[in-house]
Amino acid sequence: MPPSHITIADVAKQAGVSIATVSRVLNGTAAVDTETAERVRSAIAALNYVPHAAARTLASRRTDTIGLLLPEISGAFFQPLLRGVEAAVGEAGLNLLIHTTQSRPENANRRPLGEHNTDGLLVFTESLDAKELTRLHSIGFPVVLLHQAPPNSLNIPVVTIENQSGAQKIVEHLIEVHNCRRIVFLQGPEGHEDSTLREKGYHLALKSCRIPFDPSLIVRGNFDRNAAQAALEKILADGVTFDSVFTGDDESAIGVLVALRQAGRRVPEEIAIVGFDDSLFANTLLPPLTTVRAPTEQVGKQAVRQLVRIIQGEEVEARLVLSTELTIRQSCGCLA
Amino acid sequence: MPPSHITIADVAKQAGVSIATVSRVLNGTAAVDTETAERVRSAIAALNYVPHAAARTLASRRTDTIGLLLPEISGAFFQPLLRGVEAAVGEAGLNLLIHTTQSRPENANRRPLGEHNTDGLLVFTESLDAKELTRLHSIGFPVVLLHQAPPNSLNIPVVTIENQSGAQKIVEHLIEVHNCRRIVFLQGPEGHEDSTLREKGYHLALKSCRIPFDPSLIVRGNFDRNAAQAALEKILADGVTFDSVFTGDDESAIGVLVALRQAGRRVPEEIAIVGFDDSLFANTLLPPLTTVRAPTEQVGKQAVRQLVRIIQGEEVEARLVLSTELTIRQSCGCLA
DNA sequence: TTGTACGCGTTATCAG
DNA sequence: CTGATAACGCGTACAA
Repeated sequence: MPPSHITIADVAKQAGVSIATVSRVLNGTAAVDTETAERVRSAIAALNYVPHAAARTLASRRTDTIGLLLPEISGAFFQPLLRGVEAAVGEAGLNLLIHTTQSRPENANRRPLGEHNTDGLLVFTESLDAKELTRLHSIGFPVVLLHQAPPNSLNIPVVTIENQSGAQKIVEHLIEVHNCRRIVFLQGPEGHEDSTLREKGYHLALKSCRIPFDPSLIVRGNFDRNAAQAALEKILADGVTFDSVFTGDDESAIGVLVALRQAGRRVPEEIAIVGFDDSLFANTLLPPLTTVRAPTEQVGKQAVRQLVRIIQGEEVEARLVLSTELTIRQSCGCLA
Repeated sequence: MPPSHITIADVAKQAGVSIATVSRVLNGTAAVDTETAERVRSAIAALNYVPHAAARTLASRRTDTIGLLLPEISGAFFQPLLRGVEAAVGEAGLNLLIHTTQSRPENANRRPLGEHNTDGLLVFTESLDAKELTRLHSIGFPVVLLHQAPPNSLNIPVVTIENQSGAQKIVEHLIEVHNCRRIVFLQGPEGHEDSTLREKGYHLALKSCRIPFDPSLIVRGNFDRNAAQAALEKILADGVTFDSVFTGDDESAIGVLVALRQAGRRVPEEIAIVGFDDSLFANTLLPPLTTVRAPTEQVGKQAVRQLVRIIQGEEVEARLVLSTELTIRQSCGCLA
């Protein structure tokens, strides 16, 4: 903020009142004579006065800002999440500070977001370690976790989605409707809760349909287009036979499609593919992707609302699980 | 920041020095005895001390934060932009405050981002009015414009891309390689500079190939999937004949594809389609989209770097124009 | 209804 | 090399 500027004192002088009065009309913290208030307002407008955020924070102990901690900012998955967060943040009149933790371990101890610059934090899976989370919890700092259960059974509210049942449903669809028997599952990043639960859903579906489990059908795609493509190329090269792929997320489905296309395998005639998330591009793929619709934008919105409540000292549910639903398109073999 | 915390004074006491010394080791602003410094560092670690951002800002007049003003945050276009911005911001050790201005006129005078809470601003097309831009410029506040020339010939640095020549090249490709003659152009939002320049490129291509211009081929798609679909449905219903569509951006191409598919027109056999941006999904469309590759991530990175230079008082180029290039896929009829 | 004066946590200046 | 101490701009008792 190089060229400093008009402060509350300038406004006060211009309006012929004290800074306390200006502060009052600014924040509505106490009654002010109507006419006086009007004078103050004109002065503010005339001087183009905007309160200095840092000074205000220092005095009031509020930042009016919430922080969002993400592993990365691009990737189709985060679009609706950001949209939801942004909408709810705006609606609450707050600011949004975003930070991504992608592979920048050298900054691990910089603590770019925390109690020193935000009123509360939204923390997406794996973007903050258990130690820091524990510290924040111990000082009573408002935090809401996204797609991730709290470590050490800490009592931190969570907003997530129905991963397991969603995954189970879509795998059962492959089995029951399309008669699939050998279903490849592409795991997400190691330790990723969404992936773990989706894998559990996969197992439950097999079990409920009495299909034997074959570990060679589980490969890691890391929820990444290229990694998924590589994983599929490997499994093809290894000669593993399969009739379908549950890609764990939608992004991976792109890589799988590419790999299969290059191998000359037709989708869905020879191999069925289903994903998870229903990202924006899912219905523009060739063929349109059958997937599980995740209410990601709602996750963002609800998480902000929960966080705002916590900041205001209210109690919130410990765990909000938004429901998912099967979205049938053509990549599974339906509507062909 | 509800539960107050350890301050620099606590650290000073613990280390047996004055707060001034702590500040010095924290910021490296002056020489400190090695051993003393070590004591201070241990105290900081032991107490888990993190400097209070607001206090620091108030005293130093720096926020170490830059603001990003966007029309909206979702939309595939903004993914690489955000990624680039985020990367450069992190690399500079700064924080990123994001605000979107989408249709929230009631907050128009809130000025969520400005000289009171950031060291500089990145302003994307149409997300700040000329008046405020002029004000910021007049007080010498660092601003870099994205994809938008400064209003009133203000001397504000710009980072943008080669819109016009990129558009011209792709339209000429349609004409020269695919023998297209009646090319629909989908305009972006009214007054959007990218759209205006791309339209200019369209005209130049027609002219250079001596194709007469037909105004009925220009329709508004607003760089939006649904609007584009509606626009195309209308032009089809109106009975306008055309052999190709330049969709102005990639997002619109999805709507165009849907509309044509529903109308039973085959792409690219009957109608060729080309876009602009080369968004992440462009090569996953059916058919893969021929488009103009825009270095959007680089725009974000370069913009941040320019802004940082300005903040540091250096001079920067008034206008950085990153080059675009034709990306041939199949939606134009190539590689069929 | 209004004004005075103190404190928020840090940086920076000035003595020592 | 180190320590007091005056800002920084605002909110908020407390007093009037």
